[in-house]
Amino acid sequence: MAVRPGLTAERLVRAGAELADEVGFEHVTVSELARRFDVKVASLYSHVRNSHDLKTRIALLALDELADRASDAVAGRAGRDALTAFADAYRAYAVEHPGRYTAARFPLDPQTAAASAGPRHARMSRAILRGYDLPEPAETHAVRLLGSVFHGFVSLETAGGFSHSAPPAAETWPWILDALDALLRDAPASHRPIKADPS
Amino acid sequence: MAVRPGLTAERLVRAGAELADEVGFEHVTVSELARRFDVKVASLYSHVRNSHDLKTRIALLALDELADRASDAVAGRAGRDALTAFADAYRAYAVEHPGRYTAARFPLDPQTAAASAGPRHARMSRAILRGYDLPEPAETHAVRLLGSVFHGFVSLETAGGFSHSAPPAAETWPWILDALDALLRDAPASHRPIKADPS
DNA sequence: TGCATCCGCCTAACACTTTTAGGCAAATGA
DNA sequence: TCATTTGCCTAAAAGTGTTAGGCGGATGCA
Repeated sequence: MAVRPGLTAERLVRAGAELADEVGFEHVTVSELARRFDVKVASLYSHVRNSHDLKTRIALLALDELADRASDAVAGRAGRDALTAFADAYRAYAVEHPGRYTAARFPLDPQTAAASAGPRHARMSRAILRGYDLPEPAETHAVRLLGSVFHGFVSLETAGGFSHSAPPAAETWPWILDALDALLRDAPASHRPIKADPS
Repeated sequence: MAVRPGLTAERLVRAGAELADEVGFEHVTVSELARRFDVKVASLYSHVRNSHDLKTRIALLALDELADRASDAVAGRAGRDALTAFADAYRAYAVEHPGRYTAARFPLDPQTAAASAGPRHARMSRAILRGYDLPEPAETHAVRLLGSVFHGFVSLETAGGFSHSAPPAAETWPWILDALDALLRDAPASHRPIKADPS
């Protein structure tokens, strides 16, 4: 009543991201956000089109932050160092910001995805892999392998998938990075294409 | 009015799984399920505790089906054949049943998880890896690597993450399996643990 | 066959989230 | 100072989740 909260799309999105980290992205709700700003729900609809729009914006924020972190981590490094730094940045972000990390996986429509930091992620992967000197299409395959391993590991870890057996996930992570590095160094030699010959 | 629908927890869960494949697991709703059975919403609550319970049961069904498929695929195979069959079964299930596959990732409380087919999956991974003769703890690391790669790839693929660039994901998949096989065969030799020495 | 019980689905009601339409008052700027 | 814009409001409707309690047909027993 006295002072207006001063809502803004940016402030809402930022608060939404924090909310996601606290309660999980799937529980981010327009109502809860309004509650946190001590404002009526309908007021948010002047700044955000709808719930889906809000989630999309949180996703874009997360993708941006993640790309920034990864970019900082990789700067000035190459080869195995770059790979490790990239991977660690990725995993650290997911551990520190599980809600945002989930948000980064929110399905975006093609145009939004193209305008997001998604392509930056892909370019960074490629830049790192350039140090391994893979011929196409192996480099593309490798980009996808890295994406799969990082995302797979991190999402299984944050879902608690590794927490009920020894050794701790923190020990598996460097082992995997080591293995990936070795794999990529030897990839050209070891790559024998699989024939899908039905007869 | 005339004939009772004959609701059952099992029938609800099975219909819920189909619904998940049609509209996505996140859009599976008690109301929609009631609509499909032409029954009032409250009626479902005699058979299922609540929405969370329903989703949990769908998750358990999916985990079971997936384990059955993987088990069938692996039967009678070993080494690289087993690895490929296992991985293909995994990916095929996700492609055919995207909603169920997502359901299989639904977070379960520890007791439910322990009673689920989750442990079966882990045992199958281990059984396959036995063919590669890895020393502990490498075998555990490798179990996690396989889980990460398979889950990561499949979830990125079904999210459309690979659909906007060439070559098609179907070509990357065998490349990755090939790489994993090579990696596991050489793993003992190439494994140089990473020192996390802070001083 | 008749009766009591139980089970399965129902109605009713409440709480919560999402979304739209329209209003009022504070901030802005000429 | 006043007109306009902006920002948050009230009101209301639709959808989902959940609980409480009721009714009638099916079932079991004498």
